[in-house]
Amino acid sequence: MSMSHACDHDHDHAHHLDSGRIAARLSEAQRLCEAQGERMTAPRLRTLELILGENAPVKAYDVIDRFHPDGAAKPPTVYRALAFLEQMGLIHRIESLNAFVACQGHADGQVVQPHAAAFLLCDCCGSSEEVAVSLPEIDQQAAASGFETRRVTLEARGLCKACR
Amino acid sequence: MSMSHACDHDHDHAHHLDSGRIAARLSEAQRLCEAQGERMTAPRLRTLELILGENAPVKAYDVIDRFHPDGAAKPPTVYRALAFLEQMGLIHRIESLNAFVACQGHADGQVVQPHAAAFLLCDCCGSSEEVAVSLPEIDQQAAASGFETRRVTLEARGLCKACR
DNA sequence: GGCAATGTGTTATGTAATAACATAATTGCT
DNA sequence: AGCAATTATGTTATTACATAACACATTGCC
Repeated sequence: MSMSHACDHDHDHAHHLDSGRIAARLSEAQRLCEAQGERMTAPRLRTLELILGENAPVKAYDVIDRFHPDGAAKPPTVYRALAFLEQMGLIHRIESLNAFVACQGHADGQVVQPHAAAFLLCDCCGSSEEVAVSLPEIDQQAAASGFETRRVTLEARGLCKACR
Repeated sequence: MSMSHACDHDHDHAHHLDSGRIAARLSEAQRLCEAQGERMTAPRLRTLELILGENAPVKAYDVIDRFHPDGAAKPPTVYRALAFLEQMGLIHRIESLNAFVACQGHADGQVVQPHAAAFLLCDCCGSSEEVAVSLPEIDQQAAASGFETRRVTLEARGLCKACR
């Protein structure tokens, strides 16, 4: 956690996942990688584990600091794992926070096509909610300009229900 | 300019503004600030000038390096000016590039309400096109979650017409 | 003039990310 | 199994991005 508090209420609503659910998500991720001929190695798994542990976006250096029980990892180890996990669609980078959050498309047995995800990011408690949206207006404007879209970043900053 | 070229064609289509147009935009910005009881000071004006000089997002340290004819500015000077200009709606921060681009709402006599701007960002030539969009789906999802949106970042990365 | 508010200059530091190169593990081939 | 090619990791160093803190200057207002 690392949020600047502009409020006095507690933030317990920003839950952690319990270890059982984390384990389930990790083995599901493992399976998904193998299905695509990619290797889910130890540092990748550890990085994903640390990100799944929060339901708020996690900073790269928080992962680095917590990576080993007895000391920090080297930055490239973690940045490489983050790049891999993002390519696999297991995590998303939150540009406006320089942080990473687990993709919710893989939670609770959901199966979601590769999607342009949008995020509702609470400035108070730091929580993140992923929502799937289509963007007809952007597609239309892009088409009108002859622009070929490869990927879209869509992040709404504000206050979540619990923090309003 | 600071774009990684994945192509061999030229990028002349990423025009610079001529000095006459820049001057017009600067005095328009000056007027706009005064109308709101804010001061358009020398470092703010210089920062805006350097950003208007490109039609692609400009890095903070590019502004810093070019600030004085004979040497760099100190980072806080420029970062403070950038924060001010963004608050005034004269520039936008592009999160996915860590860069800043002039707001097109003030170009060519346009008068635009404060808007959630979206950007079409070319990965090849670095050019930026600002488009105004409404986001009914996001508004809807936010409302459904009880989320109060304060501001939205919407950035499409891809290839512009000239670079496809 | 004198005070409060706002803006700037300056030093130092904090935070985020990658380059480059050496070593190790895995895969596929014969 | 032996070997080469590929992929991944370890490690050191450096680069890029951004702000804290405090001193000084300028402006607006009474």
